[in-house]
Amino acid sequence: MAEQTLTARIADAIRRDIASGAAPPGSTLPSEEGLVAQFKTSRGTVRRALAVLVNEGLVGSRAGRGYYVRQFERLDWRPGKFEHLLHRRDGPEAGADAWAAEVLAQGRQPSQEVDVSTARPPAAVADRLKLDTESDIVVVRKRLRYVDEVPYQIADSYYPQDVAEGTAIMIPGDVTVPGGLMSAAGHRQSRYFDEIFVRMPSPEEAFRLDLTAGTPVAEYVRTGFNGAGRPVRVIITISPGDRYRIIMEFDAE
Amino acid sequence: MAEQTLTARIADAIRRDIASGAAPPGSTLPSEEGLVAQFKTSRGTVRRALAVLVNEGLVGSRAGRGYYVRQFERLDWRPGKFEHLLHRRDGPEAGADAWAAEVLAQGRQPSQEVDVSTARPPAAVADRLKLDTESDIVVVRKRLRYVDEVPYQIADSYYPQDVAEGTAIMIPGDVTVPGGLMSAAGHRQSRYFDEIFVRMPSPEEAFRLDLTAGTPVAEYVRTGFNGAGRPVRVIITISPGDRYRIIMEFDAE
DNA sequence: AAGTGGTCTAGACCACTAA
DNA sequence: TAGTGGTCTAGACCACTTT
Repeated sequence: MAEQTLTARIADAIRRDIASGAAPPGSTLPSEEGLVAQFKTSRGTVRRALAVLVNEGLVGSRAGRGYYVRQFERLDWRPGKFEHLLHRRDGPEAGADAWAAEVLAQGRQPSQEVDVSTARPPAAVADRLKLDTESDIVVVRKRLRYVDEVPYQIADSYYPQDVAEGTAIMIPGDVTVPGGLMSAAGHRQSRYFDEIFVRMPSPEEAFRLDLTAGTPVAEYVRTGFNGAGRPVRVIITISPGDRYRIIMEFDAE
Repeated sequence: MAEQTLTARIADAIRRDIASGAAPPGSTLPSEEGLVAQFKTSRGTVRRALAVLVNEGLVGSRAGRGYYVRQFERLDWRPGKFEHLLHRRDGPEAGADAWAAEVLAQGRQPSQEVDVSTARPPAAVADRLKLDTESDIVVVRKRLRYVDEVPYQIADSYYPQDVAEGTAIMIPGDVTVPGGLMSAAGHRQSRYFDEIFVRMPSPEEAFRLDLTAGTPVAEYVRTGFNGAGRPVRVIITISPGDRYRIIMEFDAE
C-alpha cells in the first residue's frame, strides 16, 4: 500500500464525510482545534489538510466563524442562444439582452455595470480581430454582470474602431437595443468562432468576481465575423465554475 | 491602501516576473532558501507564497529539482464535430473516432484504454437516462484517452441495457466502427443536450489524469436522444484545463 | 555529498465573529 | 470575552535529484 501523509489522511476523512452526506452542504466542519485533538497532531498539519479541501473547492472558511461545506447552485447559460434571434416584445424579458433574458427566465434578477473606453487591443484580441497591438485602437465595453446583486460574470467586448464609431456601441452605460448592439450598428454577424479555456482566475478576476479559493473559471472567447469573413467583435467572458452550467444543444442534420 | 501580507507580496513579486517575461514558461524559479534570503523571512512563509502560485496554476514543483513556470500547449477539441458526420475512408484518420481523428489532424498520436462493464447507474446518469438507481442497469464503457502516451481525457459512456445488448457496444477493448457505435447499433441520435461544468478535479481524477495541483477540469456531459425523444446515451468527459481548448462554431441562420 | 522540495512540530500574536 | 481562523517563526527530519 502507498503510505499516506497525515495531512492526506485528515483530508480524506473529511472528504468522506462530505461525500457520504454526514457533512451536508452548508454545514460547519469541526474547528481546527477540534481536529488537532481528534487526530493528535499540530495545528499546522490540520491547516494543511483543510487547505487541500479548500483548493479542491469542497470547503470554504470565514475568519472567526469556521470552515463549512460549499454548495453549488449553478445558473444555466446557453451561449448558443443569440441576441439577434430573440423576439421578446413583452413581459419581463422585453428589451433584455440574451444573458439578462436567460437570467430572468430562471427567476433571478440581472443587472450590469458597463464601462466604455478606447484602448490598444490586448494581444489576444489583436490576434482575433487581425489588428496590430501598436498601431490600432479598439473600442472596449467592459461589463460586470450581477445576479441578485452578486457578481456573476465579467463580459468584455472589443470592437475595431471603424465598426463602433458613431454607433450605439459608443454609448456609455447599460444600453439595450432590440436585436443587439451589432445589428443596430449595421454589422450583421454571420459566423461565430467560440473558444473555451478552463483555468484558475487571476487575482484581479478573483477580486472582481468575489471568488473563494478553489473556484476555477471558464474563459469564453467569442469572435464574430460579418458576411465578408471579417472579424468585427470579440467578446471575452469570465464565468466562475461554481455559478454556471454552460449548455449547448445540437440537432443532428 | 490595503495592507498586504508578506506571503502575498512574495507571490505578487514572482507573479510579476512571470507576467513580464522575466521568468519565461519552463524556467526554474529561485529556490525556497534563496527566497528566504531575498525576503528575509522564514521558510514557512516562502512555501505559503509558492503554494498560492501553484494553486493558481502558474507554477509547478518537483521534489529535488525546484519550482518552475508552467507552460500550456492546448489541444483543440470540437465537441460539435460528430462521429456520424465523419466520412474519412482513407489516410491516417480512416477508422478513427471523432476525438482520435481530431488528435491525428493536429499531428499527435491518440490511443485509449477501454473497459466495458455493467453496473447500477450513478445518480447523475440515472437522471439523464430516466432510469432508476436501484432497479435499472447500464452498460458502461470507461475510456482513458492518451495523446502521445500522456493521459488527456476521461470519457465514460453509459447506455441503457436494452440499447447496448447484443451490439458492438458490448465488445471489450478499443472498437471503432464507421459512423460510431450508436449508428452501428441502430440507434440514430437526432438531438444532443450538452452540459459543461467547470470545477476542480476529485483526487481520483487528478490521479488518473496525472494532474498537477492548480489544474481545473471541464466536465462535459452529453446526453443523446433518439428520434422518439428517448435518451439513449450519456457521455461524461473530464478534460484538464491545461490540455484543452474547447471550440464551438456557429453559423447564423 | 550537496541541494532541493515535502512533511511536521510547537509555539506566538493578530483580526474577526458571536454570545 | 471566548472562540475561531489568518499569519508568521524557527527549528527538525525525510526523500528525491543531480553532480
